[in-house]
Amino acid sequence: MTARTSADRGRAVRARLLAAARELVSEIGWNAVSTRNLAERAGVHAGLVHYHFESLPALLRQAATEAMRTTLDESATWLSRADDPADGVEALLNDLDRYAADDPASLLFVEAYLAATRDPVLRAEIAGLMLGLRHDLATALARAGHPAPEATAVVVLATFDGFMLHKGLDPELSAATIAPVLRRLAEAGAGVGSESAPPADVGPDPNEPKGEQR
Amino acid sequence: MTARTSADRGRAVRARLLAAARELVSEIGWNAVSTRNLAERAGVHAGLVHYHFESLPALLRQAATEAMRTTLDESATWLSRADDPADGVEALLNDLDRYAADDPASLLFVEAYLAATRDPVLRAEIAGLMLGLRHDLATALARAGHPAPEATAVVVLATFDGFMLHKGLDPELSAATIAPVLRRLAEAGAGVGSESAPPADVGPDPNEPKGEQR
DNA sequence: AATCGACTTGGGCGATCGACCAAACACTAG
DNA sequence: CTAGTGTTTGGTCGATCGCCCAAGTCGATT
Repeated sequence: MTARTSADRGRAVRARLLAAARELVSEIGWNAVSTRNLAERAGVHAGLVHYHFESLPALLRQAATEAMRTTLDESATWLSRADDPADGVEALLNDLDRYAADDPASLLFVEAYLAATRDPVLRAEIAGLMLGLRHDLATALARAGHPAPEATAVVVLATFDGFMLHKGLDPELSAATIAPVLRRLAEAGAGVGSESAPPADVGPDPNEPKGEQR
Repeated sequence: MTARTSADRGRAVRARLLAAARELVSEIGWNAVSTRNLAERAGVHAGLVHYHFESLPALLRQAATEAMRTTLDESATWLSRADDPADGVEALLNDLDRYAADDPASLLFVEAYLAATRDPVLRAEIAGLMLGLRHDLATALARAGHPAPEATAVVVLATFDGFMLHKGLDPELSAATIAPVLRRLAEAGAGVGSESAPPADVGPDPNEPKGEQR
């Protein structure tokens, strides 16, 4: 139907397995994904998992980093286009609403963060992406004259993942609930107290230096 | 040494198992805790797990809810004593520093929230405790004249758990980084935009009504 | 038609899992 | 000393796990 050569069919299988991994991680948790229920979800023979991927953890790592990379690419694009102070946060709020809406993927990032805590390989990949996004957000805030861009970026991103977590406990939560508060945080207006964080200094991007984009 | 009667020894075993569960959930994850590695950590025979507890999930549920209940009791006490507007958040920041400090337990709540998403029984228990804390915080903020107590409480609590999550990826994060931003959020001063949330209305406590305290 | 490489299949390996059980143990009350 | 209660032990059950492999299928190349 869609595939003609064997290589094409192999590519399709890999894509189906990665998609099934994204779904299952959100639904039943990172550690509950097994070769067999993963293959069943993908509509594929269980033996194919270890033919196309080095191991089950390697498959999950690839699924998580790919999903995160595509999501963050969109966010980064929006962030770079944001001129208005709060536009950066607004762009991310857009993301939040999109992910909170379709439950199937809403917990993928939280699961990935937790798994990364215990898997050094995954952690290196995930942490790089996360710090890159944080840097982009902090830069956007600094460009808008925000007095504490780094600390605010940390809080905004932490709020996003925490929100996903709490939404599992309280389904009535919606992005609209927290949006006004986050918007206020992003406003360049009021200071944040001079105890910490010099006015505006974001530091070098931990990722950009390398020519690895796409 | 410590135990004399068999009932005393049984109580001690239960306590050791629950303590071991708290440790292991943080270290290796909720789903990775097994009867055998749990018993080994507790220094106890594996068969005792199913003698003292109905099942492994039941043990983990009890460990998580007990840990959460004791923590939230302290927070609630501090919150009720807070007169100053930002004192409530200050009290919670105290908690945050305490938990971020000793890594062994820092991920327990995050793991419990995630597990609660997929376990209706655990979810009922955990969600009740979480909503209770949120209500206490919102009440404290409203008492201080905060314009958007509920939304702010949601954001502050989400930030806490998100912070724990991100700290696993970026160990340089400390509570001091986000404290100024959260303090600013808790200030009664600036409005939050009138788009949502009527000035100050917190609603009934979802827990207190029942005479179940302690 | 013969060959080749990529992919797929079904089966099986040892290990670990949650749960259960009968027997042994420890201690108290009568 | 006996009976009774609560705890502990060692072992076992069926199920599932990640991973591996020999044989088979299928389209592309020659």
